[in-house]
Amino acid sequence: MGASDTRRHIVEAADRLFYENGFEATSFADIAGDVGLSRGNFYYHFKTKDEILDAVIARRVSATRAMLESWEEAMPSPSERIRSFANVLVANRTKIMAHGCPVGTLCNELAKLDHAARGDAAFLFSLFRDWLARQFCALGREADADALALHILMRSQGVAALSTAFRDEDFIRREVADMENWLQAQCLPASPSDSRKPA
Amino acid sequence: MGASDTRRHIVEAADRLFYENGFEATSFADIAGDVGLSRGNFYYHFKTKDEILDAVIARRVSATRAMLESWEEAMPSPSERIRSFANVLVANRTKIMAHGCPVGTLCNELAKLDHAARGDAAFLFSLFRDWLARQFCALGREADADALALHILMRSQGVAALSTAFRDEDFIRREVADMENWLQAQCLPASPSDSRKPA
DNA sequence: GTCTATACGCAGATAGAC
DNA sequence: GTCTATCTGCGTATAGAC
Repeated sequence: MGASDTRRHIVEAADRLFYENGFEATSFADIAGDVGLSRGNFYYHFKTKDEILDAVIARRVSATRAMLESWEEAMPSPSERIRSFANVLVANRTKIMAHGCPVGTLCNELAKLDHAARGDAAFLFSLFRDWLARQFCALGREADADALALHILMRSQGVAALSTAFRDEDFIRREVADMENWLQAQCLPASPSDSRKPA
Repeated sequence: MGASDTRRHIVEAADRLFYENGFEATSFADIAGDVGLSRGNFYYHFKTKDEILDAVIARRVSATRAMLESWEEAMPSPSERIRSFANVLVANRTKIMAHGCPVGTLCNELAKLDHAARGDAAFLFSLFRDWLARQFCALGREADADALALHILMRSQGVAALSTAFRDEDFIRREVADMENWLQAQCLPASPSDSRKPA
């Protein structure tokens, strides 16, 4: 097994442990133990904990881009693609109820630590935001595409946060269904008194 | 200054530091230094870090109850009270953009740490949930009061989470305005095709 | 590239003087 | 009630043998 394989294993383990237990609570020993490496050898691959964090974020950026692209390829309809986004909450409900949203919780933790990588983590949100905005543009909502994207992204974060607190699967399904209803209303021609879209 | 004053100062400092920097990232030395105590004396008041956490959560429970009661006393209209809840996001926008929602971020951190006080922190959410549900009951929505309460609580969490990532004040104001519009729609008699409320 | 051994600081926690 | 001194363990990080 070459060095690049070992490095990849380290980043995969760190990614999972940062998500499940948090960045700060995860030690070098935890990651090394998970991969089956000695702590000493660990430093051959990564000099500091921040370097691992950067690698984990880069990995998540790649994975997110790949996921968003696969949805675009698999589905011709923008509203269907946005529904895929919302339904990630249902698909990943067990992990979300246990550890929250990987992006949101990392951003929160790095904000509190006032960590240099705070902006890099927030960039993960931008990937979703821009992708969602493009889907709303394709639905003919060029004027408020970004606001609509932020709105549904906000909802997914809210659902994830409360899921972790109450661990209520029904709540997730109900709110995702409500997001789908909201989405459908966005596809209809807006009436002047409609309060369903964000201003 | 008596022991109970010192204890109160410790809990106040810990409350602020847990919020701003996180529970795990805050050390005994940080709290002691903030209060102006030696670490040794600190242990006269609290034996373990978990004891301080319990005291901080108890303090937050009291403060939350007092705030919710003051809203009920100050405002006769339930919808006005719920608007007060939503507008906390605007009033506290600076702190929220820096450190997130005190309740949501604590619940997330304790969930990742698999901490014993996880449920106690989630109880803070229950205070808001039950209070909001009572307001919706007063608005004549007995049948789905709890779902409506969870829905607006979910929105406030989503806004807080994205605020911390993007630090966008306009986003907060826009989403709070949208919450107020949604709330107003809840007060009207529901039409059969209305998709604005959670199912 | 992987290991063992180790440095160093800070964390939580305790003992005992005043 | 407050202090200083100290213990123990674990955190990140390094040096150097194999």
